[in-house]
Amino acid sequence: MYRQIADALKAAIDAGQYGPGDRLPGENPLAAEHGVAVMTARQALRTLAAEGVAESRKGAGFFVLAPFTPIRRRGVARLAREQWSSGASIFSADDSRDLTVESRVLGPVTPPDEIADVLQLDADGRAFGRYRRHIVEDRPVLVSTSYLPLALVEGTAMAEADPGPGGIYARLADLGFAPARFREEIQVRMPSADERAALNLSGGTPVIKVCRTAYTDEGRVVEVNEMTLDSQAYVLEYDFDA
Amino acid sequence: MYRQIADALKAAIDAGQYGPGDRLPGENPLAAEHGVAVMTARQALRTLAAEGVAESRKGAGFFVLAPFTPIRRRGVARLAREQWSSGASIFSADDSRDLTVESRVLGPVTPPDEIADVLQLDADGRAFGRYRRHIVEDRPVLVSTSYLPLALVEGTAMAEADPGPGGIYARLADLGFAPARFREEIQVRMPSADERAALNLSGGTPVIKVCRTAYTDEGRVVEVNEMTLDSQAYVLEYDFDA
DNA sequence: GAGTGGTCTAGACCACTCC
DNA sequence: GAGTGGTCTAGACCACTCT
Repeated sequence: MYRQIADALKAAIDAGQYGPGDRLPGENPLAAEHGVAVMTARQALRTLAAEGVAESRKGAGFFVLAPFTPIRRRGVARLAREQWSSGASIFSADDSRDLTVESRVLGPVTPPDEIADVLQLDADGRAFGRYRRHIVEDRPVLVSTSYLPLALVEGTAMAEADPGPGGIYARLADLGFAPARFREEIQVRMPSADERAALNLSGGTPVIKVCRTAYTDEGRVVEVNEMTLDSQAYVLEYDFDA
Repeated sequence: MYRQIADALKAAIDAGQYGPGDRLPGENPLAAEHGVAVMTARQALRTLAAEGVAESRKGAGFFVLAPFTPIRRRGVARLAREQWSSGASIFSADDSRDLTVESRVLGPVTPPDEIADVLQLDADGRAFGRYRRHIVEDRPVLVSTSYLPLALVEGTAMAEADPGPGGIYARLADLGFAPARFREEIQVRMPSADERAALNLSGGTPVIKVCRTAYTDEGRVVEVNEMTLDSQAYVLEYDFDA
């Protein structure tokens, strides 16, 4: 029964009867219209939210979500040496759409244990942190925290709000610590409450966790970047040779 | 209120009071114990299922799920030429655990449009299909459908149930169509009903869709493999140079 | 046959949003 | 102030599982 109502609403949306941002009928009208209990109408609306078709706003109603063309994130090409050594940002390889990056310097922080291990931190266990938030078409699509060895960063442009053309990797290269190899680890799960808030996620949208480690030629770890992506907003692409 | 009950159950599970496979208290006992309505106790159990802590079995109850160490899928290394040219299976690079692969030859099939485009199929739009299902510790973790150009496959070992040591890629190499480059595209979403059944997924577990395209040196597409992964069962790893 | 989860009914209160 | 979703109550029937 609730599936029928949900499907009927979905069909109406696909038919253009409700456009992006439009409010769907509330529980009471829906229940009356279909001759069911309010709780049943609720479940239909909730189902649409879980499927990512609509979102609920407390005290306001259920609203049709705008379709979003996923960002194609070219995992290998975006991190090629030519990309950052030419002064371009990494993200500019991803998508032709405008991207806003909010960047906030955290300064010395204590990273999670797994990351502290990879970074080979000394006794005090602190690293230089930077928080970023990517926004495309007014939609937050990624948040990340980047960790670098404190000793490498202090007193350099990397500690500035804007590290300059080519970003952190170009600055590392200036100091003789150019990243030569990367490892990206991808995991998927449902978001925590914090992540749901930071990415403005609604309903049953999973997040993609990407953890990137940057190594120099000699195998020294110079950065660990832990990213949280809105899974609906991204297609990850990796190109490589056999 | 339902959060409190859910958290209490979660704590009891973490404390070892309920082990993997154990049945949790039903709605009625739970409601009585906490002095709430049955519907509220239900919501608590449902929350645990959505979080992937427990699963519901119709007519039987809610059961604690076994923790599962994710498979580390080494995206680049597993597809290296040395891997398949040495006669090893691709999967053997992933994990030390035993992996069962069910393989079923589908024969000539009509692939989805996107895949037909990539494969550059001729007028009839048919390709050689093979279905696979990966099982680790009795748990299905991946299903896939692989498509190859019909002309390349017919009358060769690739059309057999067992294509021999090194698998399809080794056979393609025998014929002078060795894969030289790969592209993997990753997307994440909630599973369809079919996918939920095939992977025995419970509650709010997302799936990872990996679509791999294999190219020869000359850029000819020789395989498209569309995979569906249980997101809780995998960590995807990609290593590459700057 | 007893117990279970899946679904449905018919109410209710609250905090919140919008007008 | 009216309407909304979030949550809760107190019942009910059904198909299913397990013993």
